[in-house]
Amino acid sequence: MATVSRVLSGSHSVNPELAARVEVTARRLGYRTNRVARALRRQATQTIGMVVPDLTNPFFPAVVQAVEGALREVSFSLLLCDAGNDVAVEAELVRNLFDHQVDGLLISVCDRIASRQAARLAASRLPLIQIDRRALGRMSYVGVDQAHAIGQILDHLAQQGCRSFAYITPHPAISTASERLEAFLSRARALDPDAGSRIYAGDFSFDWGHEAALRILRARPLPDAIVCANDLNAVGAMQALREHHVQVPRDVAVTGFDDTLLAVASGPQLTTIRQPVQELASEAVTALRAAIGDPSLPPRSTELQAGLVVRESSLRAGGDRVRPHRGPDGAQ
Amino acid sequence: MATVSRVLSGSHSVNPELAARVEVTARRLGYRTNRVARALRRQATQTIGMVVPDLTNPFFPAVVQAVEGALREVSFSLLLCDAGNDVAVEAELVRNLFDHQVDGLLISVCDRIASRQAARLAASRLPLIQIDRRALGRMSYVGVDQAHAIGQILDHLAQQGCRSFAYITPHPAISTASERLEAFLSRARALDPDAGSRIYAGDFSFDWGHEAALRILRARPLPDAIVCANDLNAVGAMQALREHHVQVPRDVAVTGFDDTLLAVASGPQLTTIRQPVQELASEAVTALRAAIGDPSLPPRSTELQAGLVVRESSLRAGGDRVRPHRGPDGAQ
DNA sequence: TCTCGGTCAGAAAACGTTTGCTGAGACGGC
DNA sequence: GCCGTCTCAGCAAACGTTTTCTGACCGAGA
Repeated sequence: MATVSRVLSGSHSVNPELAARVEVTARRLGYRTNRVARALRRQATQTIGMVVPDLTNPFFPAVVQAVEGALREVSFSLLLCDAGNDVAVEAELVRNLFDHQVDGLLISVCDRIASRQAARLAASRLPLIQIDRRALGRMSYVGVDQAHAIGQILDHLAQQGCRSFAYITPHPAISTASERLEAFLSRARALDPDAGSRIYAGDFSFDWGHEAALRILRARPLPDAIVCANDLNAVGAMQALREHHVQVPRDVAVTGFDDTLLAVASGPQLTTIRQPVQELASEAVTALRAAIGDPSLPPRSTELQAGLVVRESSLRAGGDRVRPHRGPDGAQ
Repeated sequence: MATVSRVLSGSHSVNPELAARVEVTARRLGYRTNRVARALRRQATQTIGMVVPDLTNPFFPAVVQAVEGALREVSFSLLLCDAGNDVAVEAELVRNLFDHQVDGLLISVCDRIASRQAARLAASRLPLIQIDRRALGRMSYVGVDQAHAIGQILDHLAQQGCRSFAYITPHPAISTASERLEAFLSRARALDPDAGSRIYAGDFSFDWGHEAALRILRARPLPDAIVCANDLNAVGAMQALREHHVQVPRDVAVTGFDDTLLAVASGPQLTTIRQPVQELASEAVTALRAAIGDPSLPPRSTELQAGLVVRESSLRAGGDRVRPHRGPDGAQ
């Protein structure tokens, strides 16, 4: 029994001839090692848990897909949970994953503040990496440089001749939304002293984008550009504009964030920020494995750079000509 | 030890006073039962595996979300795998899930034929439910009545005055695509003898929709309507039409299938079929639990009805007036 | 008073691996 | 030729539960 175990898990050297005999017999019998028993003995399940705030937001499926792929390469499996944007559910899920003896946790928290307790609890018992959204400044985090990304958008819009801006965003309880908002404010005020008065905070949904755009329409005159904290907000806004026969980009430019499918599917196609989802995922998995390997490691945070993707929705007649771009992910 | 186990798993009656003492102490100590050990002993992990062909297609995140919610209600967890539309990967994933000792498997197979072997292998060792896409006629399946759904689309289009049709679809190796195609052919031919010659088969992507529409444009005259096998195809097609200044629905009607976010986000909004995702998920979970409870149960298949959602993309000037519809999922 | 049931707590044997330890055998050095 | 060292296969003890079985205790009936 011991010998078979050593052969199959490759942990210890076994006489090659005997090893071969074991291999052959195992195959003939269709034997597969029982991972539950192994997990119990080794105290490691080769499984990691992931909690995302909402799979309905197309950014997260992309992340999940990339994470799952990265994990598979190192033969880990993924226990996935959707918190439904609810902090209480999120806390429950973390506890549940903990009970499942996952080796580590990847979490994109619902709320910068309200999720702290759950995150801290989890981090005290498990290697934990925050991905995209964060609650704990001193714990490991993998995300993108939001300020730089927003800066690129505003630079581009300025280049297109835009001088007044409105901003559609979720409530800044979401860390990424908060960072983007900060960046927007500090950059936009330089171009437009009134930008601060045209912030529309709701959530990350299509609906909120739609509703916020209606409010912008009511508060005419229109700004030169409506900057949105994600693609869902942006396509929602464009829908409302279309319903009111306001043409994008002629009457107003619109930009998104994430470069999801929506950005290409909408008419006009959306200028947005492409998040480096693959890198995000592989960096998170790498960091998590490192933390699992040595739990005493200090927290490590990584900020990746995201790139601007220019499409139709921001190309104004007066601006410099820029060739539109197709995408996302080389989809076109 | 035995008493504690009995109290915490509630399996056997224990003197209430003693039970209370156990509960209190357990809480004080922060004791949580180790699910790996329990799984080893009980030979049941309370975990089910799910394999989807591609999380990039927004239909699947919706299903995954619903399934995860339904499972959580009965305190099961979800081990999620994305096959990336690759039958070999899919087979590997099934084996891996099997090794993980999942109690059951939910699978939406990549290929009607090529996935059969993997599905059969899995079904021989585990309770298995096919969801949405299927490979094995005699194994349990939960999906929608594709013929009825396509019928509703064609009835609606006919009512709008459409008499000639083109059809954009993935290669019929995907079971749902194949069923939709069959339904399209049998229904459309009654209205348009040439419908059979305007079938454009590729895959379920935005890109294919785009490419197929270009081909349709090259083969003028345009049909009255372009029916698409899913929303991705449809928005891809609409994008191509827009690029060529063909107006939807004025010059040609377009319809989708799935009622994903894309349907509302596109301009014009898309007439499509709403899949009953919640029901699909809860039915699948119910069926799976039944099969886990009694593996000798005969396979059971369920066909749910999907409903037509009329929006702008199919409303032609000549047709009867129908009020457009918002959505999806009450999103508006 | 003795016996027979019935209730319920605890002892111990599983569940299927991994791994420290033991000891057999081979081999080399003195 | 003997001893020490090294390699490597097998024994058995874990890992943390659940569950069968055992047996103590109690009450009731004879």
